[in-house]
Amino acid sequence: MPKIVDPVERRQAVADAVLRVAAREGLEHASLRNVADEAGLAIGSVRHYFAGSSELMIFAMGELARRIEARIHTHAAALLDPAATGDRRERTLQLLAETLPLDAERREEAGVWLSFVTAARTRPELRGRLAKMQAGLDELVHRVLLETDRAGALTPGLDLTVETRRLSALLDGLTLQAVQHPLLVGPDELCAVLRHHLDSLAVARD
Amino acid sequence: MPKIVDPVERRQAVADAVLRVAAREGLEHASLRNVADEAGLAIGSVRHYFAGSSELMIFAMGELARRIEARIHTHAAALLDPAATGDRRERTLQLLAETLPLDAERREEAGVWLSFVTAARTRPELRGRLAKMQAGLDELVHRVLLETDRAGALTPGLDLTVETRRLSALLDGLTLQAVQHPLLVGPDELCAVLRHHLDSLAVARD
DNA sequence: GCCGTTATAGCACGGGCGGGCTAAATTCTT
DNA sequence: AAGAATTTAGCCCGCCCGTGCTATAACGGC
Repeated sequence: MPKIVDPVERRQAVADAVLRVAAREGLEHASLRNVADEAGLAIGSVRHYFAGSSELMIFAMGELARRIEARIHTHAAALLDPAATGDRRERTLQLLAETLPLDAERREEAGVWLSFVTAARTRPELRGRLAKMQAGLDELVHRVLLETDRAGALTPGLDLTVETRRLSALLDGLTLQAVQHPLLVGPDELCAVLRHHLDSLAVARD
Repeated sequence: MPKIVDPVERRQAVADAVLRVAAREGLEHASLRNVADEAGLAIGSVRHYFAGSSELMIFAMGELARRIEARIHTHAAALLDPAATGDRRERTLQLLAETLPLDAERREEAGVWLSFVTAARTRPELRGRLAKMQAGLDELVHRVLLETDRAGALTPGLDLTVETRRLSALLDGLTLQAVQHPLLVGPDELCAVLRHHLDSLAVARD
């Protein structure tokens, strides 16, 4: 048998190269040639693991989504599930803040993700993963609100469907603005707006 | 002297073709050739009015921005300036709702605009117009909140800086989600979320 | 040591791209 | 009628693209 290479690992390495090129030069420059160069491979090698550029893009998008979801769900598990220590309000804030681009690395990730979102508008093959991502985020937000409500920390009588959409859209919008104008909309302001929004949903605690 | 052609009009017609191609096939397909075809011109003609593709893109982006701003400011003048008729709350809602993609046409516009936003991440020459657009929207939101406050219709003690960012981000996020999932996030839900947000800022009335 | 399998490498083709450049058509002024 | 200015048209070059395809290299089982 041949050279020992873990094909899964290789595919991830190539997808990584896609994301690096997309972050640095834009998704439109993530061609097979550029990606192969970035990964230190020949173009033929890349094509050995991916049938074509379309499959590569779908996979790379999936990898990015997986990475983002993994980071969030790690915090979700740590902060949401156990009857953990610390202020519930503070924990909720930290969990949702994890979806925001609070540092340069996550801002880059968000920028590349936005590229995929934009590309999906005219490339149906990307829409599946996109919908899954958005559904996951919506569900997370919904669960957070539900939990908060169950703990009696939410203003009574709120329509959770509307509140979920509102909070989810707020997170998306903050992310979009932070990607567009990192200097104008910095981490502090992102957190302040999110904190203020959560406060506005909470029952008064004096 | 030569054939009589209004160069301003021509440039707008070509920019229009750019926007149509971008809406239909994505900004990456808005090449000089495709745009010339779409406009019913030869490639040489297009290049007579624009020095290169970069200039064309900047101009097209500017045209789109101008169009969006014009629509909003028309409503802004009609709904904000005069001590007009009708419920103040309702007028405010309608003004801000004008920034949302409530129908297919505006959804397309927003999608193309999102393409430019994404492109600007790796093309500095587009950032100028982008920043201007965002600043204009922020200022509009700020002014609306100021006016509402001046009329005494706002919960006292609000931090208008934070509220401006929050509302502006909410509008951006709603737009983004409506572009991504037009079926899931329809016009009714957009309006409902916006109305609810404005209500949450208002003093109780009854 | 040999072979089959798999990884790596990359040539070659057709096509789209931006842009330098030339040439023709058009139309107002003289 | 002649000529100058402007618009329209598009050839041609070099570059990058994806992909079909072939050739070589690496390595484990026999």
